[in-house]
Amino acid sequence: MNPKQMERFLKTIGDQSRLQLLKALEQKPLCICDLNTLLDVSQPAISQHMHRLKSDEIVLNERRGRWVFWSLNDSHPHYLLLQELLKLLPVPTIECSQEENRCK
Amino acid sequence: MNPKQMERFLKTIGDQSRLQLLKALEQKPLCICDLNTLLDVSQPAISQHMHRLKSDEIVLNERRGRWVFWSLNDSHPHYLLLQELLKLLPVPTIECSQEENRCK
DNA sequence: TGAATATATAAGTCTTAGCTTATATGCTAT
DNA sequence: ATAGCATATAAGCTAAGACTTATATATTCA
Repeated sequence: MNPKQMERFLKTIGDQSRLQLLKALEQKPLCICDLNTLLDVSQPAISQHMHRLKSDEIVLNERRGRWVFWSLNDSHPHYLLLQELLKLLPVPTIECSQEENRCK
Repeated sequence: MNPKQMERFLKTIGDQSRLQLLKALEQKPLCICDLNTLLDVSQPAISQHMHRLKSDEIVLNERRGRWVFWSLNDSHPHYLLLQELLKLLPVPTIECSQEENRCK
């Protein structure tokens, strides 16, 4: 891994919004609308953050009907390192909507 | 540790220049003029990078005569984590000047 | 003291990143 | 098919960051 690649990885996870999103996904897969209750930013902002994380293969996504569920990619080469970092963060409060059994 | 603090830490180490500087210091303490041979940037740029690292207590510095020697702070709370990251980087070529036994 | 060397600081430029609002697309169910 | 909800994309704004050059400060030594 060269310095430029490591910079890219660290910049992707080195954002307080994305860190909180990742921490929330540590518990279970969530859709954008659930993640949206976590941070005080717009829906497009959440979507953009998740796509940034996906472009580095740190998260995976999967459409289920109207919703797209996002999860941590435990096959990422630095998944263990990421876990170490997330351990240091407080567990966020997710207002996970109950309707339609979205949060399986 | 809150998300903002972790963001700060990751942004401080999440720069390809600073990563290479840190990797060089893994070997031994070095002064700005030696570190300057490592990267293709100006002397003030190196100085600014080192002060950014120092402001987060990732490195220490110590003046010895005309030179200021910089070293990794192995007492930093995330020193182990940093070591894990640096392991992934290639060892850089440092043109360490021999004069005056600077590189002890 | 003053020249030479090492480092730090100041100020300005340019790019990137994280947001916003507006709008488009995708899916479901009536 | 169309309304409604979930998500994505586009475009633009603003601030932060990584550099530059110019200059100031610190230290040594003749």
